[in-house]
Amino acid sequence: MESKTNFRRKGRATIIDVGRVAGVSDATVSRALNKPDTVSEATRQRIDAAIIETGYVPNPVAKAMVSGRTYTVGALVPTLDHAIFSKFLNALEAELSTNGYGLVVAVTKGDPLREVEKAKKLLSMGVEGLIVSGLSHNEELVAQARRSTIPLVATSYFQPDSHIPAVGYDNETAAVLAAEHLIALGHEKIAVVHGPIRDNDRTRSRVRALKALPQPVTFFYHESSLDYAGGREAVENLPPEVTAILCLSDVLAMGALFKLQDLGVKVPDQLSVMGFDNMAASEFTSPTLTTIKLPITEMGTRTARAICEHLNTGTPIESEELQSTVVVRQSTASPSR
Amino acid sequence: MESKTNFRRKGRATIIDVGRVAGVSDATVSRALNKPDTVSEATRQRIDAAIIETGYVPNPVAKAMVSGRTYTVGALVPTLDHAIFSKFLNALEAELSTNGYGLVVAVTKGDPLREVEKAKKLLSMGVEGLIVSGLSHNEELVAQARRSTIPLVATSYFQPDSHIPAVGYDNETAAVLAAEHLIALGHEKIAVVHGPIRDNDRTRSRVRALKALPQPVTFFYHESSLDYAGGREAVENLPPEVTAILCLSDVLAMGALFKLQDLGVKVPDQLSVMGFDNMAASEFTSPTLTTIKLPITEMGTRTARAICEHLNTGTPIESEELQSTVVVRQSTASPSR
DNA sequence: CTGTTAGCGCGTTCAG
DNA sequence: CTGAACGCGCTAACAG
Repeated sequence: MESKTNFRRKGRATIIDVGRVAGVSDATVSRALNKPDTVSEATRQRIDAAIIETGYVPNPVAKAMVSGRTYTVGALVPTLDHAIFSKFLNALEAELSTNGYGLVVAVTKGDPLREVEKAKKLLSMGVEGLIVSGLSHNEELVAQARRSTIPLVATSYFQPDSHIPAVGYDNETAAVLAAEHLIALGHEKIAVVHGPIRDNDRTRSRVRALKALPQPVTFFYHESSLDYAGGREAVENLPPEVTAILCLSDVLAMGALFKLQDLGVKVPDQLSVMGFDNMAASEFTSPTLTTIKLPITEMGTRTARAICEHLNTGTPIESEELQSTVVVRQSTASPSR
Repeated sequence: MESKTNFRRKGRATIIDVGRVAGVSDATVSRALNKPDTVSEATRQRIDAAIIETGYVPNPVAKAMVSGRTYTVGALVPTLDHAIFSKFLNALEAELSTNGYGLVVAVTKGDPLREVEKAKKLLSMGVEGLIVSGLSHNEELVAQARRSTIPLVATSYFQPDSHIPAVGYDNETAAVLAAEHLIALGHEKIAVVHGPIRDNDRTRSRVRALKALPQPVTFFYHESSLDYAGGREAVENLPPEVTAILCLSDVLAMGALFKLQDLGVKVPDQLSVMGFDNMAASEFTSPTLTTIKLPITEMGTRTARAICEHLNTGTPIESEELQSTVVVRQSTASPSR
């Protein structure tokens, strides 16, 4: 090897080079770039010329070095390949962007260890803020963030007593909302289909809330994989006395719906199906899907706004509770018996 | 204001501080951190102690400054809120991550101006590589990248004569593949439903390929919005003589399928429906959806690998063509008439 | 094994 | 209006 200096960054021009060909000092070039009106028209033009001649392009790292700012925030999500997170990130990015911040994403695959690892990576990349999904009280992660003095905000999960600020909805309330809709319709035996409980605090608290509900109704819990196949499979194992299926995710609900169509079971005439999320598709299935609308987009926007404001002005980040609502569509009705 | 120095980065400890309390020089601290075995056991321990005492955490920007590396790459996508892009990014991130790189994403909303703007932003954040979706030959973007000497790679769209390296599939071939499947089944009047042509070179070339096909079959083109509603709407405006619908996106196909279910039209008995993408759901709808499987995940992996390799070793990035395949499922059959 | 000396590229005083 | 000098935090030489 020629030298340890990596092969990239071969002689990129610096302001010094520009200054040299323009016949001025680097300081003047810097000024011409940042406060053009403090430089004489003449030299400014020579500098402009020199810039294109040298092909100068500012070094962002050096800039960050002196300003102490990188204008990037990092987000940790379980996966990108799921509508709910990508929708969230989409809104997040939009708002960050309008505030001049960039978004770095890292995928945890729901693994706490990986989460810490990725968080470190993000911090070592210089993010000024960290967004995590759920209240994964991972000690080390929180410690890391605190030591780096960078703000940490949790999403998807609002809880008043959280020790880190959270922008999200109350999963328990949302679950109860869903159950109440079905109960109001007269259902008393309801199958509850949910994804893996482990490592998913959101699912966990939804189930917990349901279990805490007063007695008139009976829930039959079924855990399956969090995908369409899981929804289909749940239908195959349905307790016969059930008159409604509450899926704790639209993906599950759609999987269930599809399976029921295969079986020729009429929804909602013979069985009601309810989802959770309000994914784009749920408005268009046949029948259209009654579901819980989670404030995902708003969550992205609000999270970004809170972080940016904090970064810009020092305003502390405060937890915000966003509301979920029931969206009544065609897939639920009163039980027929 | 107290001082121009922003309120953040208040006295974060530096290696100098650590050195001071440990009674050594900053260089030694640096060594203890990076090449522990070149430092005596004793001082290393004092340094470790000093580190936790001072709460020192390394400044990534300074590190990047001297190494000249940021280990981040940027990706420009039209939106995050669409399965195909998030699936791509998911794979991309995974592979980048295993190679020690981070991913910065920026959303263009399909707007070329915004794309340039975002590209600039990414460059000004210090990304070492740029990934764009489609062969958006935006002059300025390409020029920007070239000047910054950072590699640019296009995805989703393979074309041998591209002037920037592309990792993707051939949209024309894929479209022909789809048509051939339907033709082989005996369809001669086929509705082609696609999203907006404008600003989407992928859709454009799919349509172009279809139009170039020899005559035995007749295509009826219908442009609609690229969402479930668009698919439903397309069905409402279906030419009566058509025996199959080829949707240039699974979202459209599912929208169409749902509408047909509403109308009580049997698929594939009365009408065949074919999609394009192979989204997760298409394997589970009722009937399951025949579609074109696009190599999205592989595209993410390969793109990441190519970029990392280039960044690490200087290997030039070469275009790669990935193959699409027909996935035959239940939604297509020979026409009944 | 450890300290000293140089920068990395840029912004920002402070003098001219 | 412009230049010289310094510092951001860290790593890489080179001495000792």
